[in-house]
Amino acid sequence: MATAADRPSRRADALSRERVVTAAVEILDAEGESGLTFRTLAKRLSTGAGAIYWHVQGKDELLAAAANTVIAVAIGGVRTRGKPAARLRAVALALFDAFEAHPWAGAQLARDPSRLAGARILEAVGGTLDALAVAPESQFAVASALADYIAGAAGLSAAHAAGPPGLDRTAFLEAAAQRWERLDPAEFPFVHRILRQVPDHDDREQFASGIDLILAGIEKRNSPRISPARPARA
Amino acid sequence: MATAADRPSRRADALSRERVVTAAVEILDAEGESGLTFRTLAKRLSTGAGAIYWHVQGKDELLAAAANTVIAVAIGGVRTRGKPAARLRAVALALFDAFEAHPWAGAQLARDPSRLAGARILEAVGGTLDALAVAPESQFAVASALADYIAGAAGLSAAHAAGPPGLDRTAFLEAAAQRWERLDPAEFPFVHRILRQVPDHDDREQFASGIDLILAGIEKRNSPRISPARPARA
DNA sequence: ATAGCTCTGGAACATCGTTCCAGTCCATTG
DNA sequence: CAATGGACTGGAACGATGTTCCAGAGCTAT
Repeated sequence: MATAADRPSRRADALSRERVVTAAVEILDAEGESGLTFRTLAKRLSTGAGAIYWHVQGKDELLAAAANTVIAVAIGGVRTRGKPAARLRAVALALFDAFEAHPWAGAQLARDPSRLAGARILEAVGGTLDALAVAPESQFAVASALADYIAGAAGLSAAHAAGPPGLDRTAFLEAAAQRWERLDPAEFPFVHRILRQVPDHDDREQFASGIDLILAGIEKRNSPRISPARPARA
Repeated sequence: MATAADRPSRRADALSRERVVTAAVEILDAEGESGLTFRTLAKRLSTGAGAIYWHVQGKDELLAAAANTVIAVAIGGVRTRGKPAARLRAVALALFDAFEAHPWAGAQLARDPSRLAGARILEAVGGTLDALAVAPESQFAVASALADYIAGAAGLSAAHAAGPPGLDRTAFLEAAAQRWERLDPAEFPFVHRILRQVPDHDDREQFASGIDLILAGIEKRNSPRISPARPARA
């Protein structure tokens, strides 16, 4: 029942759940999702597969723990000072940067039944809503919308980085644009229209503008009665 | 080089890429993502694995094609009449319903390097932006925000349905709430605060309210100069 | 010293995606 | 009509993976 850390540990380099997860994150970052194997992990930790299973239930739990770790680190590094809107932006951008540094984590979001990582995102964005004057009964819906948006950006950008990482960024964007270029213009007129903006657009900036869009929606909902005919204050 | 459909086909029940993908969708819906195997697929089609590889490159392409199919069907069924905002809502809800009916497709969004399914979503939401009076230079950003939101909702709700489907809905929601109940209240105060709203909330309605939030942001951006101190018209 | 745990390492197993190939079917050619 | 060749099929076989199993090592408490 008890796992590690009950006792002082037997060797200096003793295995622990934390060391296993850390090694998994390192492999995922270096080799991509397909590079993480119980054999490669065992070799890196100089042990066997059975030893790993003592600290971790299985691969699903290992992936969930790895994603949870990088997300917790990203959120933990956010400054909690500044204006409410700036705080929300900082949280969102920290998550964006984390998912860009660890693309496998974005794909993992859609596969974690425990939803611990999802809860962290919800908590991080939800914690800023009081300061943004969002009514308590709306906070669940607004926080979910923000979390969904962030998770979606993470997931779709994870699709970019399939296979081993390290691909050149501009080269990749060109490849993506070429793939969409081949789509039938009659069936995908909008995609073709925006295609010329793809190569030189800034993912991060565009992501931030999406947050601003939702923020604008929040503000509008907060003061829905402002109309040109009847200004406040009177 | 040429695949099927070059010739009349040799048997009445001849294999084809379409039949393979259709069978894959049926298995995915019935057994979940782990139920789709080249062996189960071959058995269902009364053939061998090699025959399937003649029509499909591999499992990745098969999953991408399956997701692309259900998304295309969902978007194709949307009525294109009505007010602009209602059209966008209809597109979004059609996608939401599709991802709820085929949870594996939501998880697939984050793993498809071709991004065909992602292009379909972008096209569907982008096609409504002209009518919503979104400036052409903003349409790429706004469409991406909407696509990210929809994909995120799809992905996070896909995490619900891990394993074989058919689970009772209320039973599942209770289980999810219980899992979050165990989180440390000091670390997850917001999650605990909204926990009581989880059991009897409507996923679909909450998703739609997120679309409305983004719509409100679009409207506000369309008329940004309305302020209490300086009403328009003068 | 002995017993009984926590924890380790690696062999072994079932299953998966994929490759390979002998063979079947059919339209075309001579 | 016989022969040829490409389209397509079915299943055996291969390598890799997640997981299980177990014999034993190390350490603590009796």
